[in-house]
Amino acid sequence: MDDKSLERGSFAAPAPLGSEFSHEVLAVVLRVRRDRLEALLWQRAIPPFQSEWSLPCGPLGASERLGTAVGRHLAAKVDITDIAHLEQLETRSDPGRDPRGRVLATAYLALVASDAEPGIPADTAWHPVTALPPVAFDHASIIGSATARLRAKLSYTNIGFALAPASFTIAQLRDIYATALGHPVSATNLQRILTRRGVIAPTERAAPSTAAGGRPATLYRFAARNLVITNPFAAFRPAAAGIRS
Amino acid sequence: MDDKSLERGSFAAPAPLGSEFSHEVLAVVLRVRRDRLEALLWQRAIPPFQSEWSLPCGPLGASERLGTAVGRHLAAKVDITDIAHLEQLETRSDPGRDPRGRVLATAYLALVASDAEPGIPADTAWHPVTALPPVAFDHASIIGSATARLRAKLSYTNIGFALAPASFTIAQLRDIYATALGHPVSATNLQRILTRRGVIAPTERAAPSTAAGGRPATLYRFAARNLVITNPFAAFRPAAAGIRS
DNA sequence: CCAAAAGTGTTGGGAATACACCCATGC
DNA sequence: GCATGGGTGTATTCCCAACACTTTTGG
Repeated sequence: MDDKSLERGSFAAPAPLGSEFSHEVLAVVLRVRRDRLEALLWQRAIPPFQSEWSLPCGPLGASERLGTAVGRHLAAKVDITDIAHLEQLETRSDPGRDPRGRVLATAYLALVASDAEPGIPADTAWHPVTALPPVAFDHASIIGSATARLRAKLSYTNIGFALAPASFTIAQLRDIYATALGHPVSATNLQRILTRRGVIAPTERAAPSTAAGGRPATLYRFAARNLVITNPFAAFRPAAAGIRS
Repeated sequence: MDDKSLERGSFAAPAPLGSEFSHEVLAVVLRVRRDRLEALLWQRAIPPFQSEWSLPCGPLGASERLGTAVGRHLAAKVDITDIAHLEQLETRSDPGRDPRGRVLATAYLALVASDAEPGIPADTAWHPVTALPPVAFDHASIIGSATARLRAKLSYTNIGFALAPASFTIAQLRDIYATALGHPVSATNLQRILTRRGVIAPTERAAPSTAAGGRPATLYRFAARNLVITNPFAAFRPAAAGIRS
C-alpha cells in the first residue's frame, strides 16, 4: 500500500532543505444554472470515501505551475475554454486531510458561464452548493471558501463576467447575481450600479420579446472580461483623491 | 550540488500519485514604526542572491501544518508572542523561482504591534516597504501582495488590532492607520467610524497630556483581538436584512 | 386597448468626509 | 488666561435601495 510509508520514505534522503511532499490541485468549478449555484463534483469509485463526491483534482507535475496543473486536470472534465475565470483560493496542509497519507492541496476557484454546455464525464455531476451530497476529504469546507470568495467579489469587482453569457439582458444578469449571492437583487439598481461603475455597457442589439408581449430588452455585455476591482476600499481616505470624475 | 538533480531525483520513485516537492513557508512580518510600514528581512550570507535580503522562511516539517511551520520559523527571528495576527496569503509555484531547484512556497502575512520590541538576530533588519533594499527570489512581489492585503483589510475588518498597542489614543491609532494605508487619515472620522462599528471602545484611563499642555486623551482598546469582518460587502442586498439595529 | 416586461425619474436613508466649535490640561 | 491638543456637533456629499412612472412590445 501507499499509506504512511511514503510520507517517511522520501524523508531526509535527497533534500537538504527538508521533507518533500505530494501536492495536488483542487478546483471548485461553479456555475449558475436554473436559479441554482452549482459545483462540479466527481463521484469516487474507490476508497477512501467510496461513492462520496469530491472536487476535481490531480497531482502537480514535476515542473509545472499550480495554475497550469489546474487547467490541465480540468481539461479532462470540462472544455477548458469554458473556464472564464480561475484564481487561487488557499492551500490546505492538515496532515490528516487524506487518510492515505500526507498530501498538500492548493484549491482554485473556477467559474463557468451560465450558457456554456460543457460535456462532462459520466462519473461527474453538477450539484447545488446549498444541497451537497456527502463530500469527501475537506472538500466541503473548500467549497464554502469558494462560494464566500465569489460572493464577496461580486460586490466589489466585475467577476460577474465569468458567470454571465457574452451578451445578456438585465433580467438575466439579475437572476445570475441573485442566485450567486443567495438573496433577491433589484434589476433596476443592478443596471444603474454596474453601468455607473463601467462594468457593463449596452450593445446595439435587443433580445426578442416573449410571446406574452413586453418591451424587448436591450442586450448588455461586460466591458472587460478579466478581473478588475471596480469598487476599491476607500475607507478613511480623503475625498479629494476620489475615484472618478 | 543540489540543483536540478533533486527535482528529477524524487520523481516517479515513491509516489504513485505524482511527484513530490520541497515546500517552504515564507512570512511577511509587518509593523508600523516611526511613520513607516516596515517588513522584517534577513540578509543572505550565501548564494544565490548573496547579500540580498529575503523574507524569513524555512522548510515545512514532515507532519506539520503550514501555519505551525510559519510560527516555528518565526520564533527563531522574533518573539512569537509578539505576532498578533497570522494569515495565509498565497502559494507560489513558478519552477524557476529558486535557481537551486524547485521549491513551492506558501506565504503568510504576520503583523506585529507597534509597541513590541522583539529582539531580532544580527543578520535581520526592519526595512520600510516603500524603500526596500535588493530583495531575493520573488519576495518583492510577495511583500507587495502582503501590503495590499493589509490595506484592504484595514477598510473592512478590525485588523488594526494587530498593529496597535493594547491601549492607545486616537491620535496614535490615526498615525498607525495613516502609515499603513499610505495616505492621511482624519482622527475625528476614524474614531467615529470604528466606534460605530464596535471595533474600538474607550477605557477608563487617559493618557497624560504632554508638557505642551492639551487635554488628556482617552485611552481606547480594540473590542476584539481576533479578526472580525466588520463591514461586510452589502452591494445589491435588500436593506431589510440590514446590518445593525 | 390591455397586459407584460423593460427602463428611467425621483425620493429617502445611511454612511463617510470636512469643518466648526467646545472641553480639559500645562504653563 | 492662553496656547495646545482631544473630542463632539453639524453640514454636505455620495451611494444605493425603493418605488412610481414612462416606454415598447404582443395579442
